[in-house]
Amino acid sequence: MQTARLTRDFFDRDTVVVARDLLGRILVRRFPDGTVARLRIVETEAYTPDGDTANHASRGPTPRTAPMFGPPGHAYVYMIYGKYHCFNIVTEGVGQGAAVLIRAAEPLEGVEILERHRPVRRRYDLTNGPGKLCIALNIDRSFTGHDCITSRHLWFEEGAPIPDDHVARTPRIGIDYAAEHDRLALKRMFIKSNPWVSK
DNA sequence: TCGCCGATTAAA
DNA sequence: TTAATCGGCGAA
Repeated sequence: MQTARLTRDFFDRDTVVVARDLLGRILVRRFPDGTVARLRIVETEAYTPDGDTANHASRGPTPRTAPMFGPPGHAYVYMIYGKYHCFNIVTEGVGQGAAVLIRAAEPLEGVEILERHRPVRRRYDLTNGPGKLCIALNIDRSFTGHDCITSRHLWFEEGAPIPDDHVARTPRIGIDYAAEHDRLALKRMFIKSNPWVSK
């Protein structure tokens, strides 16, 4: 089911607030052949501009992280471990260097379209992790800097917000390199008991 | 230019 | 528990 698109104002807010508010929202991908997939966002992580040593942008802009310092609502996509991609949406104002990582989503429409990019044994393995999500959505670095507010290829819709008592917060995954304060920060959030959350 | 290492994943 | 795999980034 289609709902209104999220506007730039949605992303032009505190990054933790955006990460929390993105739960239950809809990520929409229109593929080059015109087919459309809709997925409910179930897991996110906030990478904040306040000296967060887990944040790629924490040491200032580089060629790779430049989109994070641009306008909110644009994609920041990077390659990880030489094999996978991670999709982030830029938050807060120009020059801040912040984004939300989309870690997992529940397919609602176009499941068969997602499976054609990533055949899978168990249904929950399709999009329950940031690398797997990008494979299913066919997102790579060509999307970095892409404006997801005006896009006809990749955008967000309102969906339905999740009540507080259904939201869990934990430390973020895979950031052992970060300072203890940042390792412990509860900046990963997900929908409780949702089977599509990463394992 | 050199060398290290990662916001992950699947296999052992 | 560990290998895969390569581009980004800091150091020289």
